[in-house]
Amino acid sequence: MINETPRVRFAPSPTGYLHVGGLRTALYNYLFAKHNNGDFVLRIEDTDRNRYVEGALENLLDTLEWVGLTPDEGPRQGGNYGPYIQSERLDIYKKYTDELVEKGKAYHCFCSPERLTELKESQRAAKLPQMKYDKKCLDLSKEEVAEKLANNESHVIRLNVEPGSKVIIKDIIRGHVEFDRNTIDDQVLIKSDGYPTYHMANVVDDHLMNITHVIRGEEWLSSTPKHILLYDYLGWEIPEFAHLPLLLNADRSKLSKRQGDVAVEDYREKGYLKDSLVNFVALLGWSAGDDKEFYYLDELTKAFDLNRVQKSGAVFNVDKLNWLNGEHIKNMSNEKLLPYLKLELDKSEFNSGDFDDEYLLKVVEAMKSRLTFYSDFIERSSYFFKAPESFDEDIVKKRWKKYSAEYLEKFIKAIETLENPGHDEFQDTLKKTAEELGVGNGQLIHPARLAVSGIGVGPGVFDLLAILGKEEVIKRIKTAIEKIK
RNA sequence: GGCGCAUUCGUCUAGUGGUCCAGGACACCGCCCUCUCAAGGCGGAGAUCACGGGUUCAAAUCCCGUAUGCGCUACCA
Repeated sequence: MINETPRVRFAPSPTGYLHVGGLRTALYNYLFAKHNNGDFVLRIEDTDRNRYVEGALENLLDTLEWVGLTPDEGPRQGGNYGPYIQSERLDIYKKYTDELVEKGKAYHCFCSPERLTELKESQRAAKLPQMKYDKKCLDLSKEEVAEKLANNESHVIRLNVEPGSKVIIKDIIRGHVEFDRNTIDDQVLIKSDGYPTYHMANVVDDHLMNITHVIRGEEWLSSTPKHILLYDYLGWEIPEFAHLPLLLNADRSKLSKRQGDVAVEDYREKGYLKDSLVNFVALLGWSAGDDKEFYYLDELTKAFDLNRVQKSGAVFNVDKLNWLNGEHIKNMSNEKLLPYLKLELDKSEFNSGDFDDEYLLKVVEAMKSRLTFYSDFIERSSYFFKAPESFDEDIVKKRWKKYSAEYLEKFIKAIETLENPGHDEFQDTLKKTAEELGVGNGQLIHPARLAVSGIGVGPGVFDLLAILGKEEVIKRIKTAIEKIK
C-alpha cells in the first residue's frame, strides 16, 4: 500500500472506440486505484476538433461499463457529463496560460504554418541535430503583441523553455529519466482555434482534479519533461508518473488495426468474455510473480502492484486469449452459462423458447469443456437442437460399415423396451447388444454417434443418447439407416 | 538526424549477485485416460538470458560500449 490515497485518471480521446491498449491503461489505473482504496476518474480529452467522432463518447462509456471498469467520477451515460470534458473547460486553460504569459513562461506566437514548415525544412536541410521552433516571436515587444492581438491576427501560445538544469522524471516503472532542457521544444499550449493542446489541458486538469498518479502509455514519456516544466512554472506539485509499456503486433510494431482487431468492441462481438479479455490484458505487461494466470477482476485488484509492471512492450497473442476464454467458460456454473446458451440460440435459426431449462442445462454440462466461445454451442453441437440433415462423409466412410445398419436396428429394438433410459441404461443396452452380436462396442458406438449427431466428434455417446432421449434417438437412428447407404 | 525507452524459449513471463548448464503458461509434439473430440494427468522439444567488454571468488542479475527494435520529434492525442 502506498501512503496517500491515490487518485488516478483514465483520459482517452473520443475518436471512435476503446482500443485494447486503452483498455489496458484503463485497467492498470483502475487496479492501482482500487488496490489502494483510491479513486478512478474518467476524463475526456476532446481538444482536437478535427478528430471528434459523433457517438464515440457514449460508445466509450458503454464499453468501459461492459468490462466492469466503472469510473468513480466522470461523464455518465445519458448526457450528464459533468466537468470531465475538456472542451467544456476552455476558460480554465485560458486562465492558466494567461498566468504563464504574465510570468514570461509562455508567449504569443504569430508565425504562420508556412513559416513553421519552412523553418523545419531549412533545419533539416542544414542537418541541424534537432528541429525546434526558433523563438522568433519571443522577441516581439508587448506593444507589438497587443497590436497584433487587437488586429485579430491568428496566433498560438507557446511554452517558453528557458535554459537550465536537466529535467528529471521519476517514473515508477522506469526509474530516473533525464532530459536536457535544450532538447525540449517550445510546445504549443493553446492552438489558434483557442483549444488547448494535450500538454496544457492535461497538466491543468491533473492538477485541478488532484490526480496523484499519472499512469499512461509509454508514448507519453518523451513529452513528460514539457509537463514537468508546466507544473514547475505554475508552482504546482508534480504527480507520480508511471509509463506503461506498449501493446504490440506480432511483428513488434505498435498494435494497429491493419494487423488484427484493436477495438474492445470487436472482441466483444466475436464472443470473448469480458472476464477473459480483462484477465488477458492484465497479464500483458504485469505478473504477480507467481504462476497464477487465471484471474477475475477482484483477484487482480488484490494482487496488482504497479512496481511489478514490465518495461518492454508485449505482443498481443490471440492464442492465449482464446485459451483463457475457454478457461473462463469452464469455470462458470451451468446455471450461469444457461442464459448465454439461450442468447446464442436466439441469435441462430433456433429459438430458446422451444427447449426447457432442464434440457439446456444438460447440453451445457455436456459441452462446457469443449467450448472456446459461447457460439460454439451452436457451431459444434447444433444436433442438440435439430436432427442432422446430413452425415459427415469422411466419418461415414470411416465408421459406417457393411453391417452397421443391421447392428443399429438390433440396438433400437433393445432400446424400445426401456423406460426413460439414462446414461447407464443406454450403456448397458449397447454393451449387451454388442455382446449378443459378438462384436466390439465400437461397432455400435461410432455408427450410433454418427446417426444421432451427423458428425464424429462430441460428448460421450451415452451422454448424447441420454440427453436426446429415447424417442428422438430411435427416430434419428431410423432416419440415418434410411439415408446412409 | 536528434532525444528517450527497451532487449530471458515462437509468444506472455519468473528471476533483483551464488539455490539457474534458467522455472511457469500459451502454442507445438508424444504418452496416459478413452467410444470420438475436448477436458484432465504425465512427459518432450524449445532461451549459448541481443552482442562485446569490464567489476566480482561468483552475473540473466551491477557498470560501460555496440547492435537491433520501439516511441517521441504536430496548432494529434
